[in-house]
Amino acid sequence: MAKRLLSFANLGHGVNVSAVTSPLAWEHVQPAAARRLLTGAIEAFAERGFQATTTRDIASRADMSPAALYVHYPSKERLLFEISLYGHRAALEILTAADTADTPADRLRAMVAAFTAWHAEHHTIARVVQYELAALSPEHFTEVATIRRAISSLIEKVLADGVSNGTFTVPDLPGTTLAVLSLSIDVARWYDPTRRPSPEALGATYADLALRMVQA
Amino acid sequence: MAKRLLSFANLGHGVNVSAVTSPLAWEHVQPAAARRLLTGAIEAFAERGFQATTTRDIASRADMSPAALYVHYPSKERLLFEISLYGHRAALEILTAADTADTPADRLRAMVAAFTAWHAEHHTIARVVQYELAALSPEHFTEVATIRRAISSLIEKVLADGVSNGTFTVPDLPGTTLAVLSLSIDVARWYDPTRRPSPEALGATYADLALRMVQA
DNA sequence: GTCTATAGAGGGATAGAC
DNA sequence: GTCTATCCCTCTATAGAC
Repeated sequence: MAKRLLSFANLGHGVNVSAVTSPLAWEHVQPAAARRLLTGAIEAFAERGFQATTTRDIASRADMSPAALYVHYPSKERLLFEISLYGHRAALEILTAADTADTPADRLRAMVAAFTAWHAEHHTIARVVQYELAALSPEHFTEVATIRRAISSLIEKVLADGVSNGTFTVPDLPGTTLAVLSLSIDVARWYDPTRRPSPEALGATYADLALRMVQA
Repeated sequence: MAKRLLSFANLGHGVNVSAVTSPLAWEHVQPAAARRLLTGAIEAFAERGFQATTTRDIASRADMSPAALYVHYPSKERLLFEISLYGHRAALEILTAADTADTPADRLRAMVAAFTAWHAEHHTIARVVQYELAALSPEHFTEVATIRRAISSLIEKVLADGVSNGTFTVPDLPGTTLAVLSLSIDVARWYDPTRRPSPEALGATYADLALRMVQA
Protein backbone atom coordinates (compact mmCIF):
# COMPACT_ATOMS: atom_id res chain seq x y z
CA MET A 1 0.00 0.00 0.00
CA ALA A 2 1.42 3.35 -1.04
CA LYS A 3 2.51 5.70 1.67
CA ARG A 4 0.59 8.56 0.14
CA LEU A 5 -3.02 7.72 0.79
CA LEU A 6 -6.00 9.85 1.53
CA SER A 7 -6.91 9.30 5.14
CA PHE A 8 -10.36 8.17 4.20
CA ALA A 9 -8.97 5.10 2.49
CA ASN A 10 -6.23 4.33 4.96
CA LEU A 11 -8.13 3.06 7.95
CA GLY A 12 -7.40 -0.60 8.31
CA HIS A 13 -4.05 -2.17 8.93
CA GLY A 14 -1.21 0.15 9.61
CA VAL A 15 -3.25 2.87 11.24
CA ASN A 16 -0.97 4.89 13.40
CA VAL A 17 -2.14 4.63 16.97
CA SER A 18 0.80 6.23 18.62
CA ALA A 19 1.96 6.79 22.07
CA VAL A 20 -1.08 8.03 24.00
CA THR A 21 -2.19 11.21 25.58
CA SER A 22 0.12 12.79 28.05
CA PRO A 23 1.48 10.34 30.62
CA LEU A 24 0.87 12.94 33.28
CA ALA A 25 -2.85 12.63 32.80
CA TRP A 26 -2.75 9.14 34.31
CA GLU A 27 -0.71 9.98 37.40
CA HIS A 28 -3.76 9.42 39.53
CA VAL A 29 -3.72 5.74 38.61
CA GLN A 30 -1.60 4.02 41.21
CA PRO A 31 0.57 2.03 41.46
CA ALA A 32 2.69 2.41 38.36
CA ALA A 33 1.99 -1.18 37.30
CA ALA A 34 -1.74 -0.46 37.16
CA ARG A 35 -1.00 2.62 35.08
CA ARG A 36 1.17 0.68 32.63
CA LEU A 37 -1.63 -1.84 32.21
CA LEU A 38 -4.17 0.91 31.64
CA THR A 39 -2.17 2.76 29.02
CA GLY A 40 -1.27 -0.52 27.36
CA ALA A 41 -4.93 -1.43 27.24
CA ILE A 42 -5.82 1.94 25.69
CA GLU A 43 -3.36 1.38 22.87
CA ALA A 44 -4.44 -2.21 22.32
CA PHE A 45 -8.17 -1.46 22.40
CA ALA A 46 -7.71 1.47 20.01
CA GLU A 47 -5.63 -0.58 17.57
CA ARG A 48 -7.50 -3.86 17.58
CA GLY A 49 -10.76 -3.30 19.40
CA PHE A 50 -11.79 -4.72 22.77
CA GLN A 51 -12.78 -8.18 21.60
CA ALA A 52 -9.64 -8.76 19.55
CA THR A 53 -7.39 -7.66 22.40
CA THR A 54 -6.15 -10.43 24.68
CA THR A 55 -5.20 -10.02 28.30
CA ARG A 56 -1.81 -11.44 27.31
CA ASP A 57 -1.36 -8.56 24.86
CA ILE A 58 -2.20 -5.98 27.51
CA ALA A 59 0.06 -7.63 30.07
CA SER A 60 2.98 -7.90 27.68
CA ARG A 61 2.70 -4.21 26.80
CA ALA A 62 3.13 -3.56 30.50
CA ASP A 63 6.02 -6.06 30.68
CA MET A 64 4.11 -8.33 32.99
CA SER A 65 2.80 -11.86 33.03
CA PRO A 66 -0.87 -12.41 32.12
CA ALA A 67 -1.72 -13.24 35.71
CA ALA A 68 -0.38 -9.96 37.10
CA LEU A 69 -3.20 -8.07 35.40
CA TYR A 70 -5.72 -9.56 37.82
CA VAL A 71 -3.93 -8.15 40.84
CA HIS A 72 -4.87 -4.69 39.58
CA TYR A 73 -8.11 -5.24 37.67
CA PRO A 74 -10.73 -7.92 38.23
CA SER A 75 -11.46 -8.38 34.51
CA LYS A 76 -10.69 -7.13 31.04
CA GLU A 77 -14.07 -5.43 30.93
CA ARG A 78 -13.28 -3.51 34.09
CA LEU A 79 -10.17 -2.14 32.41
CA LEU A 80 -12.33 -1.00 29.50
CA PHE A 81 -14.82 0.58 31.85
CA GLU A 82 -12.19 2.60 33.71
CA ILE A 83 -10.77 3.83 30.41
CA SER A 84 -14.21 4.66 29.04
CA LEU A 85 -15.34 6.38 32.22
CA TYR A 86 -12.18 8.46 32.49
CA GLY A 87 -12.33 9.34 28.80
CA HIS A 88 -15.96 10.40 28.93
CA ARG A 89 -15.32 12.52 32.01
CA ALA A 90 -12.33 14.16 30.34
CA ALA A 91 -14.37 14.98 27.25
CA LEU A 92 -17.16 16.45 29.38
CA GLU A 93 -14.69 18.53 31.38
CA ILE A 94 -13.07 19.84 28.20
CA LEU A 95 -16.45 20.91 26.93
CA THR A 96 -17.57 22.44 30.21
CA ALA A 97 -14.31 24.34 30.61
CA ALA A 98 -14.71 25.80 27.12
CA ASP A 99 -18.22 27.08 27.80
CA THR A 100 -17.28 30.47 29.23
CA ALA A 101 -17.83 33.12 26.55
CA ASP A 102 -20.60 35.69 26.57
CA THR A 103 -22.40 35.05 23.30
CA PRO A 104 -23.76 31.75 21.98
CA ALA A 105 -21.60 32.10 18.87
CA ASP A 106 -18.41 32.51 20.85
CA ARG A 107 -19.41 29.73 23.20
CA LEU A 108 -20.15 27.35 20.32
CA ARG A 109 -16.90 28.22 18.63
CA ALA A 110 -14.83 27.55 21.73
CA MET A 111 -16.69 24.35 22.60
CA VAL A 112 -16.47 22.79 19.14
CA ALA A 113 -12.83 23.78 18.84
CA ALA A 114 -12.00 22.19 22.20
CA PHE A 115 -14.09 19.07 21.65
CA THR A 116 -12.63 18.51 18.19
CA ALA A 117 -9.06 19.15 19.30
CA TRP A 118 -9.55 16.69 22.15
CA HIS A 119 -10.67 13.97 19.75
CA ALA A 120 -7.63 14.64 17.58
CA GLU A 121 -5.04 14.99 20.34
CA HIS A 122 -6.41 12.01 22.23
CA HIS A 123 -7.60 10.03 19.25
CA THR A 124 -6.36 6.84 20.85
CA ILE A 125 -8.54 7.03 23.93
CA ALA A 126 -11.28 8.72 21.92
CA ARG A 127 -11.54 5.64 19.72
CA VAL A 128 -12.12 3.51 22.77
CA VAL A 129 -14.63 6.01 24.14
CA GLN A 130 -16.62 6.29 20.91
CA TYR A 131 -16.36 2.82 19.37
CA GLU A 132 -16.14 0.29 22.20
CA LEU A 133 -19.35 1.17 24.04
CA ALA A 134 -21.03 -2.10 23.11
CA ALA A 135 -18.37 -4.09 24.95
CA LEU A 136 -19.27 -2.53 28.30
CA SER A 137 -21.50 -4.43 30.71
CA PRO A 138 -25.06 -3.07 30.77
CA GLU A 139 -24.45 -1.46 34.18
CA HIS A 140 -21.23 0.19 33.08
CA PHE A 141 -22.80 1.33 29.83
CA THR A 142 -25.59 2.99 31.79
CA GLU A 143 -23.00 4.91 33.76
CA VAL A 144 -21.17 6.32 30.76
CA ALA A 145 -24.45 6.98 28.95
CA THR A 146 -25.23 9.51 31.68
CA ILE A 147 -22.06 11.40 30.80
CA ARG A 148 -22.88 11.17 27.10
CA ARG A 149 -26.25 12.78 27.74
CA ALA A 150 -24.54 15.57 29.66
CA ILE A 151 -22.19 16.20 26.73
CA SER A 152 -25.08 16.28 24.31
CA SER A 153 -27.05 18.60 26.58
CA LEU A 154 -24.23 21.13 26.74
CA ILE A 155 -24.20 21.48 22.96
CA GLU A 156 -27.97 21.52 22.73
CA LYS A 157 -28.12 24.26 25.35
CA VAL A 158 -25.77 26.55 23.44
CA LEU A 159 -27.71 26.04 20.25
CA ALA A 160 -30.98 26.73 22.07
CA ASP A 161 -29.52 29.90 23.59
CA GLY A 162 -28.45 31.05 20.14
CA VAL A 163 -31.92 30.42 18.80
CA SER A 164 -33.47 32.28 21.72
CA ASN A 165 -31.47 35.44 21.21
CA GLY A 166 -31.88 35.28 17.45
CA THR A 167 -28.28 34.70 16.42
CA PHE A 168 -28.74 31.07 15.28
CA THR A 169 -31.20 29.61 12.81
CA VAL A 170 -31.78 25.97 13.71
CA PRO A 171 -34.85 24.23 12.29
CA ASP A 172 -34.12 20.90 14.00
CA LEU A 173 -32.47 21.33 17.39
CA PRO A 174 -31.72 17.68 18.31
CA GLY A 175 -30.70 16.92 14.74
CA THR A 176 -28.29 19.81 14.57
CA THR A 177 -26.90 18.96 17.99
CA LEU A 178 -26.16 15.49 16.71
CA ALA A 179 -24.57 16.76 13.48
CA VAL A 180 -22.24 19.09 15.38
CA LEU A 181 -21.19 16.30 17.74
CA SER A 182 -20.92 13.87 14.85
CA LEU A 183 -18.35 15.85 12.93
CA SER A 184 -16.07 16.08 15.97
CA ILE A 185 -16.51 12.48 17.04
CA ASP A 186 -15.66 11.09 13.62
CA VAL A 187 -12.26 12.72 13.98
CA ALA A 188 -11.33 9.85 16.28
CA ARG A 189 -11.93 7.42 13.42
CA TRP A 190 -9.67 8.99 10.82
CA TYR A 191 -7.21 11.25 12.62
CA ASP A 192 -3.59 10.45 11.90
CA PRO A 193 -1.15 12.65 13.81
CA THR A 194 1.60 12.04 11.26
CA ARG A 195 -0.31 13.61 8.38
CA ARG A 196 -3.22 15.68 9.55
CA PRO A 197 -3.36 19.26 10.80
CA SER A 198 -2.58 19.96 14.40
CA PRO A 199 -5.46 19.38 16.83
CA GLU A 200 -5.73 23.12 17.36
CA ALA A 201 -5.90 23.93 13.65
CA LEU A 202 -8.48 21.23 13.10
CA GLY A 203 -10.50 22.52 16.05
CA ALA A 204 -10.53 26.02 14.60
CA THR A 205 -11.63 24.74 11.21
CA TYR A 206 -14.42 22.64 12.66
CA ALA A 207 -15.59 25.49 14.87
CA ASP A 208 -16.07 27.54 11.71
CA LEU A 209 -18.01 24.71 10.12
CA ALA A 210 -20.27 24.45 13.17
CA LEU A 211 -21.04 28.15 13.08
CA ARG A 212 -22.00 27.88 9.43
CA MET A 213 -24.25 24.94 10.29
CA VAL A 214 -26.30 27.15 12.59
CA GLN A 215 -26.12 30.09 10.18
CA ALA A 216 -24.51 32.32 12.78
CA MET B 1 -32.31 2.74 30.49
CA ALA B 2 -35.09 5.12 29.54
CA LYS B 3 -36.62 4.76 26.10
CA ARG B 4 -36.32 8.45 25.42
CA LEU B 5 -32.62 8.96 24.93
CA LEU B 6 -30.72 11.26 22.68
CA SER B 7 -29.14 9.14 20.00
CA PHE B 8 -25.69 10.33 20.93
CA ALA B 9 -25.98 8.62 24.28
CA ASN B 10 -27.78 5.51 23.13
CA LEU B 11 -25.10 3.65 21.25
CA GLY B 12 -24.22 0.57 23.24
CA HIS B 13 -26.49 -2.26 24.17
CA GLY B 14 -29.90 -2.20 22.64
CA VAL B 15 -28.95 -0.44 19.46
CA ASN B 16 -31.53 -1.24 16.86
CA VAL B 17 -29.86 -3.06 14.01
CA SER B 18 -32.93 -4.12 12.16
CA ALA B 19 -33.73 -6.24 9.23
CA VAL B 20 -31.20 -5.31 6.54
CA THR B 21 -31.31 -3.55 3.28
CA SER B 22 -33.68 -4.87 0.71
CA PRO B 23 -33.52 -8.64 0.30
CA LEU B 24 -33.61 -8.11 -3.44
CA ALA B 25 -30.21 -6.54 -3.34
CA TRP B 26 -28.69 -9.90 -2.46
CA GLU B 27 -30.40 -11.97 -5.12
CA HIS B 28 -27.12 -12.41 -6.92
CA VAL B 29 -25.80 -14.43 -3.99
CA GLN B 30 -26.64 -18.03 -4.75
CA PRO B 31 -27.75 -20.44 -3.46
CA ALA B 32 -30.28 -19.20 -0.93
CA ALA B 33 -28.36 -20.77 1.93
CA ALA B 34 -25.30 -18.70 1.11
CA ARG B 35 -27.51 -15.62 1.03
CA ARG B 36 -29.03 -16.41 4.43
CA LEU B 37 -25.55 -16.78 5.87
CA LEU B 38 -24.45 -13.49 4.34
CA THR B 39 -27.38 -11.47 5.60
CA GLY B 40 -27.11 -13.15 9.01
CA ALA B 41 -23.44 -12.21 9.12
CA ILE B 42 -24.23 -8.60 8.23
CA GLU B 43 -26.62 -8.30 11.15
CA ALA B 44 -24.27 -10.06 13.55
CA PHE B 45 -21.20 -8.05 12.51
CA ALA B 46 -23.15 -4.79 12.74
CA GLU B 47 -24.54 -5.62 16.19
CA ARG B 48 -21.52 -7.16 17.88
CA GLY B 49 -18.54 -6.51 15.62
CA PHE B 50 -16.58 -9.08 13.64
CA GLN B 51 -14.44 -10.41 16.48
CA ALA B 52 -17.33 -10.85 18.89
CA THR B 53 -19.41 -12.70 16.33
CA THR B 54 -19.10 -16.49 16.33
CA THR B 55 -19.55 -18.71 13.33
CA ARG B 56 -22.15 -20.54 15.42
CA ASP B 57 -24.09 -17.27 15.73
CA ILE B 58 -24.03 -16.67 11.99
CA ALA B 59 -25.03 -20.24 11.23
CA SER B 60 -27.92 -20.21 13.70
CA ARG B 61 -29.29 -16.99 12.18
CA ALA B 62 -29.41 -18.91 8.90
CA ASP B 63 -30.97 -21.94 10.64
CA MET B 64 -28.00 -24.10 9.88
CA SER B 65 -25.37 -26.03 11.75
CA PRO B 66 -21.95 -24.43 12.31
CA ALA B 67 -20.34 -26.78 9.81
CA ALA B 68 -22.67 -25.83 6.97
CA LEU B 69 -21.13 -22.38 6.82
CA TYR B 70 -17.91 -23.82 5.45
CA VAL B 71 -19.64 -25.34 2.45
CA HIS B 72 -20.40 -21.80 1.25
CA TYR B 73 -17.52 -19.76 2.64
CA PRO B 74 -13.98 -20.90 3.43
CA SER B 75 -13.67 -18.73 6.53
CA LYS B 76 -15.37 -16.12 8.68
CA GLU B 77 -13.03 -13.49 7.30
CA ARG B 78 -14.09 -14.32 3.75
CA LEU B 79 -17.69 -13.64 4.71
CA LEU B 80 -16.63 -10.25 6.03
CA PHE B 81 -14.68 -9.53 2.87
CA GLU B 82 -17.61 -10.28 0.58
CA ILE B 83 -19.85 -8.05 2.67
CA SER B 84 -17.29 -5.28 2.76
CA LEU B 85 -16.53 -5.49 -0.94
CA TYR B 86 -20.18 -5.49 -1.94
CA GLY B 87 -20.92 -2.62 0.45
CA HIS B 88 -18.06 -0.50 -0.80
CA ARG B 89 -19.06 -1.10 -4.42
CA ALA B 90 -22.66 -0.19 -3.63
CA ALA B 91 -21.60 3.05 -1.96
CA LEU B 92 -19.37 3.93 -4.92
CA GLU B 93 -22.16 3.19 -7.39
CA ILE B 94 -24.61 5.32 -5.43
CA LEU B 95 -22.18 8.19 -5.52
CA THR B 96 -21.33 7.78 -9.20
CA ALA B 97 -24.98 7.54 -10.17
CA ALA B 98 -25.69 10.79 -8.32
CA ASP B 99 -22.96 12.69 -10.14
CA THR B 100 -24.98 13.83 -13.15
CA ALA B 101 -25.95 17.47 -12.66
CA ASP B 102 -24.48 20.38 -14.60
CA THR B 103 -23.04 22.60 -11.90
CA PRO B 104 -20.66 21.63 -9.10
CA ALA B 105 -23.19 22.85 -6.52
CA ASP B 106 -25.98 20.67 -7.88
CA ARG B 107 -23.60 17.73 -8.23
CA LEU B 108 -22.37 18.09 -4.65
CA ARG B 109 -25.91 18.40 -3.36
CA ALA B 110 -27.05 15.24 -5.12
CA MET B 111 -23.96 13.25 -4.17
CA VAL B 112 -24.01 14.13 -0.48
CA ALA B 113 -27.74 13.52 -0.31
CA ALA B 114 -27.38 10.09 -1.91
CA PHE B 115 -24.29 9.08 0.08
CA THR B 116 -25.88 10.15 3.36
CA ALA B 117 -29.20 8.49 2.61
CA TRP B 118 -27.37 5.29 1.74
CA HIS B 119 -25.59 5.28 5.10
CA ALA B 120 -28.93 5.79 6.85
CA GLU B 121 -31.00 3.36 4.84
CA HIS B 122 -28.29 0.71 4.88
CA HIS B 123 -26.83 1.60 8.26
CA THR B 124 -26.42 -2.09 9.08
CA ILE B 125 -24.10 -2.90 6.21
CA ALA B 126 -22.60 0.59 6.41
CA ARG B 127 -21.42 -0.16 9.95
CA VAL B 128 -19.60 -3.21 8.71
CA VAL B 129 -18.16 -1.26 5.79
CA GLN B 130 -16.93 1.65 7.90
CA TYR B 131 -15.97 0.04 11.21
CA GLU B 132 -14.73 -3.48 10.50
CA LEU B 133 -11.95 -2.65 8.07
CA ALA B 134 -9.24 -3.68 10.49
CA ALA B 135 -10.57 -7.24 10.61
CA LEU B 136 -9.91 -7.78 6.90
CA SER B 137 -6.78 -9.60 5.80
CA PRO B 138 -4.11 -7.26 4.43
CA GLU B 139 -4.82 -8.41 0.87
CA HIS B 140 -8.55 -7.92 1.21
CA PHE B 141 -8.07 -4.57 2.88
CA THR B 142 -5.95 -3.44 -0.04
CA GLU B 143 -8.78 -4.32 -2.39
CA VAL B 144 -11.46 -2.31 -0.57
CA ALA B 145 -9.01 0.55 -0.01
CA THR B 146 -8.95 1.01 -3.77
CA ILE B 147 -12.69 1.57 -3.75
CA ARG B 148 -12.38 3.93 -0.80
CA ARG B 149 -9.91 6.05 -2.74
CA ALA B 150 -12.32 6.15 -5.67
CA ILE B 151 -15.10 7.37 -3.39
CA SER B 152 -12.87 10.03 -1.94
CA SER B 153 -11.71 11.09 -5.39
CA LEU B 154 -15.26 11.61 -6.62
CA ILE B 155 -15.97 14.08 -3.82
CA GLU B 156 -12.61 15.78 -4.21
CA LYS B 157 -13.23 16.20 -7.94
CA VAL B 158 -16.54 17.96 -7.43
CA LEU B 159 -15.02 20.29 -4.88
CA ALA B 160 -12.11 21.01 -7.20
CA ASP B 161 -14.48 21.74 -10.08
CA GLY B 162 -16.42 24.13 -7.88
CA VAL B 163 -13.21 25.89 -6.92
CA SER B 164 -12.16 26.09 -10.57
CA ASN B 165 -15.32 27.77 -11.75
CA GLY B 166 -15.39 30.05 -8.72
CA THR B 167 -18.59 28.80 -7.04
CA PHE B 168 -16.86 27.15 -4.06
CA THR B 169 -14.39 28.58 -1.59
CA VAL B 170 -12.26 25.77 -0.22
CA PRO B 171 -8.97 26.65 1.47
CA ASP B 172 -8.04 23.02 2.20
CA LEU B 173 -9.23 20.63 -0.49
CA PRO B 174 -8.29 17.24 1.04
CA GLY B 175 -9.40 18.43 4.47
CA THR B 176 -12.78 19.56 3.24
CA THR B 177 -13.21 16.37 1.22
CA LEU B 178 -12.65 14.42 4.40
CA ALA B 179 -15.04 16.57 6.44
CA VAL B 180 -17.84 16.13 3.89
CA LEU B 181 -17.33 12.36 3.82
CA SER B 182 -16.99 12.28 7.59
CA LEU B 183 -20.40 13.74 8.30
CA SER B 184 -22.11 11.18 6.09
CA ILE B 185 -20.10 8.22 7.31
CA ASP B 186 -20.79 8.94 10.96
CA VAL B 187 -24.47 8.47 10.20
CA ALA B 188 -23.81 4.73 10.21
CA ARG B 189 -22.69 4.98 13.83
CA TRP B 190 -25.73 6.74 15.28
CA TYR B 191 -28.62 6.22 12.86
CA ASP B 192 -31.67 4.62 14.42
CA PRO B 193 -34.51 4.03 11.94
CA THR B 194 -37.11 4.01 14.73
CA ARG B 195 -36.42 7.58 15.79
CA ARG B 196 -34.46 9.49 13.22
CA PRO B 197 -35.61 11.31 10.09
CA SER B 198 -36.07 9.33 6.92
CA PRO B 199 -32.90 8.67 4.93
CA GLU B 200 -34.10 11.06 2.26
CA ALA B 201 -34.80 13.89 4.72
CA LEU B 202 -31.44 13.38 6.37
CA GLY B 203 -29.73 13.36 3.00
CA ALA B 204 -31.33 16.65 2.06
CA THR B 205 -30.29 18.22 5.34
CA TYR B 206 -26.71 17.02 5.05
CA ALA B 207 -26.50 18.18 1.43
CA ASP B 208 -27.35 21.68 2.66
CA LEU B 209 -24.67 21.43 5.32
CA ALA B 210 -22.10 20.36 2.74
CA LEU B 211 -22.92 23.30 0.50
CA ARG B 212 -22.47 25.65 3.42
CA MET B 213 -19.12 24.02 4.17
CA VAL B 214 -17.84 25.04 0.75
CA GLN B 215 -19.54 28.42 0.92
CA ALA B 216 -21.53 27.78 -2.24
C1' DG C 1 2.87 -8.12 43.77
C1' DT C 2 4.85 -11.01 40.51
C1' DC C 3 5.69 -15.37 38.71
C1' DT C 4 4.69 -20.35 36.47
C1' DA C 5 1.26 -23.48 35.61
C1' DT C 6 -3.20 -24.67 34.53
C1' DA C 7 -8.16 -25.05 34.96
C1' DG C 8 -12.30 -24.41 32.39
C1' DA C 9 -14.80 -22.66 28.62
C1' DG C 10 -15.55 -21.50 23.98
C1' DG C 11 -14.53 -20.83 19.15
C1' DG C 12 -12.77 -21.70 14.14
C1' DA C 13 -12.52 -25.17 11.29
C1' DT C 14 -12.59 -30.25 9.79
C1' DA C 15 -14.04 -35.40 9.43
C1' DG C 16 -17.10 -38.38 7.90
C1' DA C 17 -21.92 -40.18 7.76
C1' DC C 18 -26.09 -39.52 5.20
C1' DG D 1 -25.37 -29.76 1.03
C1' DT D 2 -26.45 -30.57 5.66
C1' DC D 3 -25.81 -32.94 9.76
C1' DT D 4 -23.32 -34.66 14.37
C1' DA D 5 -19.18 -35.01 16.55
C1' DT D 6 -14.92 -33.33 17.62
C1' DC D 7 -10.12 -31.67 17.05
C1' DC D 8 -7.11 -28.27 18.47
C1' DC D 9 -6.15 -24.05 19.74
C1' DT D 10 -6.63 -19.75 22.30
C1' DC D 11 -8.41 -17.15 25.81
C1' DT D 12 -10.00 -15.44 30.53
C1' DA D 13 -9.27 -16.16 34.93
C1' DT D 14 -7.46 -18.74 39.05
C1' DA D 15 -4.15 -21.54 42.12
C1' DG D 16 -0.35 -21.53 44.62
C1' DA D 17 4.76 -20.80 45.12
C1' DC D 18 7.99 -17.19 46.18
